[in-house]
Amino acid sequence: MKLDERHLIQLAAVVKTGGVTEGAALLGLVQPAVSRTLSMLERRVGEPLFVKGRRPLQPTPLGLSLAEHGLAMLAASRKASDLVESFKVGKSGVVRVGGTPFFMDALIARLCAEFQTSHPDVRIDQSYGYFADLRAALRADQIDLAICPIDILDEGSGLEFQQILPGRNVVACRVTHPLLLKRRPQPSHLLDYPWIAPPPGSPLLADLRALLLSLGATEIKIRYTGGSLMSVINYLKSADALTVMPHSVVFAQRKEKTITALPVTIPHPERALAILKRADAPRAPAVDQFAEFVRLGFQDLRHLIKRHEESVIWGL
Amino acid sequence: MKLDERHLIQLAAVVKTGGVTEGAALLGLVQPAVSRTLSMLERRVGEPLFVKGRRPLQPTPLGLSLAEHGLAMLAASRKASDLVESFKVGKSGVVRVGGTPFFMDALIARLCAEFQTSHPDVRIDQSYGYFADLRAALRADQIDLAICPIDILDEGSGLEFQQILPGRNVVACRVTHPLLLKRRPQPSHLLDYPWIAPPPGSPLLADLRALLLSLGATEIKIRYTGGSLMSVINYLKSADALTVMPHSVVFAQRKEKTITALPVTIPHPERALAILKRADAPRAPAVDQFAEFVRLGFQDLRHLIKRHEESVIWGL
DNA sequence: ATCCAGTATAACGCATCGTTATGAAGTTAG
DNA sequence: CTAACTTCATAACGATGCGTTATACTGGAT
Repeated sequence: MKLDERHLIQLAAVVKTGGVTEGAALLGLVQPAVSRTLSMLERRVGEPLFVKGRRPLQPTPLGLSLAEHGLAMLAASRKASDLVESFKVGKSGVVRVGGTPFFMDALIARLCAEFQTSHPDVRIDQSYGYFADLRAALRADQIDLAICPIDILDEGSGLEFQQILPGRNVVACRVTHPLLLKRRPQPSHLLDYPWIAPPPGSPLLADLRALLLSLGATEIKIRYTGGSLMSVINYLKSADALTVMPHSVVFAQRKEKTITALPVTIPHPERALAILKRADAPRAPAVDQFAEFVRLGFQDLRHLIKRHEESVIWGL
Repeated sequence: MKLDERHLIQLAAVVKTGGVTEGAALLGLVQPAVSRTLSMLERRVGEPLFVKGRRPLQPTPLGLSLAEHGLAMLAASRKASDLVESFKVGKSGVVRVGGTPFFMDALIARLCAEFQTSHPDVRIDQSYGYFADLRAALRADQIDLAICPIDILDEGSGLEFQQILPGRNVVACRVTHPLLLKRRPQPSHLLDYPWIAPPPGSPLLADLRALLLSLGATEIKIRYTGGSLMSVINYLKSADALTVMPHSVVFAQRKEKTITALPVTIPHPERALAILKRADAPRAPAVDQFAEFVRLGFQDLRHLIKRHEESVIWGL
């Protein structure tokens, strides 16, 4: 006995409202259509669904039971419609965002939480990676957005990107670090302290290498490595170690007053922190809304970060 | 955004099975039909439901969410179909059965339980009444079956009835009643004991009146009334009282060895215990199955009851 | 590079849907 | 008890969309 789902929904509407006319109105239909549907349904089922010659309409037990199932379908249909609506305006869906570990931990996680106060039904899947991985993941449609530093020269092939911050890296240390006491620290002093190596594969590590080698270090003295941002900060808090970090990460920690940056410039290619998307692929509206939210969030922070950089690094 | 429920079900089938062809097969359809449905759905929703250029087919988050709702509908549809099937063979539904109180309590309740060992999804709504009420209830479609004694002469108008037992009433008492010790009890002795009046409106009460008046009692000595069968039996157990009961009820209690019947014949019109149905109205299959179950149950009991009657009342 | 399985597209017949118009039945009020 | 009203059932019609077969296409495997 195969039953048309639409018929059951109409039955449910009629039983729920207690009348063919009202039931039809509930579904945006007209009475004769529903009336005919009920006749058909009754004929196909072969059993009466309503007791005849009674007004108001009274369903038989079978009619009532079938109507319950119809109601389940009606509810599911309504939910599906609502889902589509909210998806199309970016109020539901999934945002898969990948990015460089320190930056995600320090800045993006917080933004995710803020985003979801206005978009509670959007799920965010975060993952970590560096530019090459992220680009590949974007191309393979494993993530919707990447947030990472890119060399200004790189023109993404088929990738669209929006700059959100300058991508400057700095030398980070705890606020009580002895080097901060010197009026004019010599770059060579940097070699007197232990170093934390940023994650392998990161631009941070490359910059660290370049920096130390430029100072004449024949060999890099690494005392700690492998930890994510929280580990690195906790390590820094308890030792006079140094490491390389995006300036924005140091900025994000300013309120804690535990770490800061040395007034030292690391020579590295000009970079920008950017949001990368695939240019061609269609994106879920929630993805665009999230990207825009992030962009605006950093727009607000931009001058603060700029000021912080000037005061800390350049000592202005 | 109004979505066709059938489309969502097809989407669910495709996502569930992981392929258009298999999904179509699951629904008893053909691949191009489902393929077209998906295209339409995608166009109407305005968002991709599957990631393009991937095999095996991989749904987008939106597609997956919609498919879940479709799955709910598919499940409801399946359940509805099953419900109709089981209803049509009498394996589900509701049986509303009314009957005379003592007979229902003593014999029918047990049969209801037995019936449901083979028909667990059939609900039984029991109610009490006497012939006139029951007939009215049948006509008003408030009950599906009535089980009660009817005068053999009464030809039900528009009612179909099947006799299941002879409807003889007897004088009941406890097994230790003194009258049982007399070899040949005089009818007048009946007036020496207190009586329990059966429920008002019952044939039992009418028979009691007729019996006592025929014995010359100017006034009937009632000491207890108003109780249902369980009360009456418990009263009888504790006193040398007498009352009128259907013989079949006494029979049903034989195993308890607490009450029995006096070898006294009550003069009353010939009656039969019968199952009454409306002849015209369509009945749920479960109703017919239950009626048949009751009929067969009493067919098995008939000769036992007959033997019991002969031995107890006639002392054969 | 070729084959194969699975998917999209096309064209057609038909069931059924939704519509308006109208008749029938049940309910309520006087 | 009749009259008026409401509600449901039926009829006819145009149109949408379904399911079907046939066929072209695309991604993945050998």
